[in-house]
Amino acid sequence: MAPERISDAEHAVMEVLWQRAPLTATEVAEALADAREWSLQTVKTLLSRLTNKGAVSYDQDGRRYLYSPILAREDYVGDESRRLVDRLFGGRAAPLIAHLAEQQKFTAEDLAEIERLIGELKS
Amino acid sequence: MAPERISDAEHAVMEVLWQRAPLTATEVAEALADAREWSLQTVKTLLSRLTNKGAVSYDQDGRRYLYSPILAREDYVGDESRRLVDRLFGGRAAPLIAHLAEQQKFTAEDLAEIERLIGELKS
DNA sequence: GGATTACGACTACGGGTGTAATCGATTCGA
DNA sequence: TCGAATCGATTACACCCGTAGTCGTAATCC
Repeated sequence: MAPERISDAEHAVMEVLWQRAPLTATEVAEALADAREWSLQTVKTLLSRLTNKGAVSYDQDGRRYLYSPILAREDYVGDESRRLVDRLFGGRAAPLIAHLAEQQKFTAEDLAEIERLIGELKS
Repeated sequence: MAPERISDAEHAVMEVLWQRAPLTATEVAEALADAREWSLQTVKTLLSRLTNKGAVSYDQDGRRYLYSPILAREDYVGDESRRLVDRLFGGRAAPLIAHLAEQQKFTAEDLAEIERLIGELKS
């Protein structure tokens, strides 16, 4: 099966679960309250869709569910990053970095860290 | 106005126009024939939607339109890249690079190019 | 123990998207 | 000249997405 895509709103829910799990639907909604103005029902719908997509699972706790992520954040981030690099930069990462660089996205620490990374990769 | 998002399929059409423009709908469809199995009508629909979104314009040439991009590729690529960095890496690019480094091995040339870029930025 | 609350399941609904078919007008080919 | 091809415009339609409301049921409060 092609891995089902996770929408933007669903992703926000995943971020909560990646940070702390298992959680009830209500707890997820509370964690999101600052960032998004969603009703509890909306969060429950998103959790249900994520469950159908196989991205989260739940354990029953009495009458409630305790949700946990199945999809690992690294896998998700990796897939999304690769998608972007493939779509926009012909699969090569260097042009992406060049592009980010031009937009002055890098702080001095960023530059230092990237240099360190490059050094590691070369050895 | 919030800049209208461009969908995946629409983006494929934009890539054609960014490469060569102006083009008729038929020419765009021909250019896409290798990559996607779209009917001519599908391409025309996408061109029409892109026009409505303000991403492409056309000049009338007799009974046909000659389409050209309005949205610049750099702007699109910049927006999409920033979106990803914001959503997945808290707005910082270094972690993205670290991630790319871990999973899709950079070639020696990539490393050299990145190093060169970093050098430029530091000076 | 009856009313309220809280849960997950199901339903809803407008807008976007992928993927066209159809329509009305025009032009082109024979 | 008249049917065929072609153009953009309009319409279609199923599925996804954002954003809930409602329903049936089970627990809880008084």
